[in-house]
Amino acid sequence: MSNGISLKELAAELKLAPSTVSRALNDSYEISEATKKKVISMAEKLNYQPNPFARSLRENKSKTIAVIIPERINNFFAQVMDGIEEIAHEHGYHLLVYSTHEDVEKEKKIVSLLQNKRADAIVMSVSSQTSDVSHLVKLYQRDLPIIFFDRVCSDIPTTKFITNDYESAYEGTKHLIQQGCQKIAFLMLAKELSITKERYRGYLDALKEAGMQPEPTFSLHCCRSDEENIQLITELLKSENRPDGILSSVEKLALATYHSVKKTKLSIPDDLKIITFSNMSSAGLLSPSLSTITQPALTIGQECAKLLIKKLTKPRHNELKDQVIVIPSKLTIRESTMAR
Amino acid sequence: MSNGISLKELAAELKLAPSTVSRALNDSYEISEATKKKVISMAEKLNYQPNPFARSLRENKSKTIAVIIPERINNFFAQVMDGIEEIAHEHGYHLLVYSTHEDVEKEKKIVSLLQNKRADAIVMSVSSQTSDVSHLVKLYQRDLPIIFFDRVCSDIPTTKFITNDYESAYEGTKHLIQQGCQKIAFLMLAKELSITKERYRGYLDALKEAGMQPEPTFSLHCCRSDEENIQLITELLKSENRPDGILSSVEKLALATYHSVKKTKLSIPDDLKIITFSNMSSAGLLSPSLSTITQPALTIGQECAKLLIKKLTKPRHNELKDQVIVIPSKLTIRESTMAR
DNA sequence: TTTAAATACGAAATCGATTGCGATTTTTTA
DNA sequence: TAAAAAATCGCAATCGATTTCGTATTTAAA
Repeated sequence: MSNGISLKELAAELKLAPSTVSRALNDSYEISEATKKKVISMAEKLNYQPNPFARSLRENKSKTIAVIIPERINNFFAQVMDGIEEIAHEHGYHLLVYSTHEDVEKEKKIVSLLQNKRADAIVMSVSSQTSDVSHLVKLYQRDLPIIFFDRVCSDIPTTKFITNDYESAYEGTKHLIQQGCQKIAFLMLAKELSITKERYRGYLDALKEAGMQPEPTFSLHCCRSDEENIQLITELLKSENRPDGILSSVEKLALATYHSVKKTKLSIPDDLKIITFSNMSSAGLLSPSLSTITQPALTIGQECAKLLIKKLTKPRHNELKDQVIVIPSKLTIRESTMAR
Repeated sequence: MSNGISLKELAAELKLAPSTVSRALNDSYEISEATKKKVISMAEKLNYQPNPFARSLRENKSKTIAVIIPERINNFFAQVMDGIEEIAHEHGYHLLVYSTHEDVEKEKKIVSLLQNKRADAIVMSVSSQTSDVSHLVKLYQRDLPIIFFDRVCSDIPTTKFITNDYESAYEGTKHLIQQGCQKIAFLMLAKELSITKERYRGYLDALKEAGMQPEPTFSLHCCRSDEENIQLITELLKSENRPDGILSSVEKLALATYHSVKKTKLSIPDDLKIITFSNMSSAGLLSPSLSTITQPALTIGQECAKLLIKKLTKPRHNELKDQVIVIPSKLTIRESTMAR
């Protein structure tokens, strides 16, 4: 009894044809209620479990969605995953999860593995290294439904879910200015990333509106390595012309800044104010507590899954339109941006 | 050209039999080098991708491992996942990921979904509500290889990977005592959990060795809700006979404690010292920085995957022995346990 | 009462890759 | 040079569920 029984064996037990049993279990109108009951009862008794691969092979769909994220140890992505999973499970879908670790090569490998339709669709946020998107175009050409979120890929004509990056960055910068900051720096991952572009634009516009000049050294490009980032930020903070405010476009760079500040004689928020995009639940517990722009991660995940499943369920009526859907973030002011 | 071509179509293109093409691609000795080259070259040209479900159906294995964790927004589990994924990908395995959200009912549903061999094996950490394990026994009886980590299930005779829970809790408690704590509390999730049992034992033994009595109100059972936990801990801290030291068996309860402390007039570490099991990278950035017992999460994940893949690759030679493998944690002392 | 239609079910093809076995050709051995 | 052995490759079955088509029985209509 190690491995379950097959449909054929179940049919034999019932002295029925496999086709009949299949139809009975799938509640076909062609089968009488009497036999349906018999079949279902026997199926339960013998704990029959349909083979998912036989079904996938036959129906050419796997009831599986692949999710590709840049990293797992990240509150934002973890929350998005929870949102996706919630909706997916409601509709009987499974989740194949892949992390690129911010590495394009790894991303390419993963994408290549998915070409064989192991998953019915893909939800992804590209790595910070991704600028050439030919590997993603290939997916699109294969007719694999794909949805982007957060770090989107404007070249691929499909639906994207993002937050109001421009406005949030603009508001965050404006807040820093209102709190008295004169020299505001912008911390970013790769500048090719959609989110850094938009957030940078918001940052620049807020500066311009306040009549402030963006200094070149204040646009800091960071990388994957936490150590290097801390080093870079420390240098910036120790430089003669150091900033008195920071808008960090991602959570990890704000944390790196906290580490850097520890290495200097500066103090937050007196010498340096900082606000960051972040979904860290313990932002309020940092020293000092960290002002954040919180993205609607769970909702983003849910919406991605909802749209995708609609598309998978009714392929004709629901195409993935080339559009960007924006779900706004929430500003939470804490100690790190307090005016003295 | 929307969907890829099949083996049969590829064979037709080459004017060969499907069997020959299959063997050529699988590097069979029965095929000449000349045709192998032709086949491989044509396969690349037409971008042939074998159908994974046809293969799974035939070979009765999916090259997929299911991972079940209690929650995703948790540094420990995220790191374990990274470890599992690293090894799994090295061997061409995919990961189906499920989160139970600490809910047994959800856990049962997920486990039930996996009975049909959608995954070749399972790596899991049980939910804090799990006490009855009949749903897991069923998996075992179905011959589905399963490995537990961290929150293990001693009733199931298979391999388990844990950290040295007893010793770490013992050392952590001893450290608190050395720092001058007289009344030490223990924060736990469900008491049925393997990790709380072991960590509690370590806590008790350290107390006993120091000649201290464990007070009943100092063993605090917490739950899933952060709000309720903060409430519970706040009450404890406001009680007449309040503790001056805390050993937290999981990260989230330490964070809840920080929140609770904010609601009282107490201060860490002067009035209350705290150390916790945690894999939070920003533990050093909290106010005050948090002393931690860091589990070897990545290694645990890697070892789980390694063992499982060995078992899947050589089913005869590698049974999953009923044993517990211990990988030690690391104590990191920070401000939260400093003596005045 | 005869015929048409509805009901209930079975036989066999199908999805795509793998593999045991047989057939043919080439090479080796006696 | 004939027989044995090796090298190559094709045919067809197989994995398990679904579905098209067909058939037998029952019911309704004429």
